Amino acid sequence: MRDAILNSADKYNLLSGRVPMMLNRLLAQNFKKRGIALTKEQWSILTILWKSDGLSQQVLADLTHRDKPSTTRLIDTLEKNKYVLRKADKADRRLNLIYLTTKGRAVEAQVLDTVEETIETVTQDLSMDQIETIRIAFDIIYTNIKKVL
Amino acid sequence: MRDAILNSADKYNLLSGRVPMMLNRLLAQNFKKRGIALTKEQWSILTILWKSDGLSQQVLADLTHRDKPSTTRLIDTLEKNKYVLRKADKADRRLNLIYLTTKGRAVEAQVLDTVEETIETVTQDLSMDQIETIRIAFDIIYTNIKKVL
DNA sequence: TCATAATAGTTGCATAACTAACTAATTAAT
DNA sequence: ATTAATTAGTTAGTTATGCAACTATTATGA
Repeated sequence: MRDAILNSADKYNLLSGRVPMMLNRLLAQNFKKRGIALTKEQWSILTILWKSDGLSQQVLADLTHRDKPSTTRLIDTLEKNKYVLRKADKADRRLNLIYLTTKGRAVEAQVLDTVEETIETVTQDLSMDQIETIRIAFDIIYTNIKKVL
Repeated sequence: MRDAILNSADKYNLLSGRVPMMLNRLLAQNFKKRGIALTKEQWSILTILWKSDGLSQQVLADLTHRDKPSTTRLIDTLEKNKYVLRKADKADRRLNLIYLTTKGRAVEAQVLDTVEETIETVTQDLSMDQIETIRIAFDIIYTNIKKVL
């Protein structure tokens, strides 16, 4: 019985999203400190585009594990703030292809720095083994959820 | 250099909140499946009250790591849906003491069951050691963030 | 080919987070 | 004792999530 080592407070901590909520707060604070006007969610979209520009909203939704409406609105905001722009696909007019603007490309280096700094802060006092275990465990948890969702 | 074992995708997975987002979705689905009309956030408040009824909003905000406005609105919703009710403190009229209703007490058992089920699902294929490592690591991460936030 | 199904994206509705600015009540300090 | 500072809670504004229902476009298939 694997619950044996998790008391009710542990279960609460695991499911309540306490740590992710504070992680979000820290990342937001670090972005702000460096004058980066992006949310974690906007960053998650840009991260994809920095590697592969011109994807459709549906593909971005899949890659960031969001539904379509959430993605539509994230891109609304990113477009409003001039980080990306929508171009209708010539071959399939249902598709909006999302392209980085100059501004969208320009923030990459600074964002990566901030992500580094944040990772460094939160993983302080964790051993390499512990980090590696988290990494593996997160993948397993992800797979477990995918199976039933 | 602890970053050495985390490539950029790992950092993304850790900070982006992908797993917590899906965890939230799973818990919401499990609640719904059992006819429990509660969100994870509402549950986090009720969990405190089930152990210690009649706390102030500020105390609930601190215990659930939220700011006051978020807590106000969570309790608005919980009150609207008859899970809790506000009573002004007689001694200090600034305080709203939050009390569970009969309905708020009645859902506890079923919610705990659902939380168990969800934990069971997401920790499948994880060893006791891995779970224990996550538990410890989350505490360390929590402490690290608290220090700088 | 022409009706039906599937796909991409948007809009509406409800919940929730954070910041900033505000009111009301209590405590502290001169 | 009266003013100033602190504390509790609320309201307003912005961003984000999810579900359901909708439009437009493309693909399928009878």
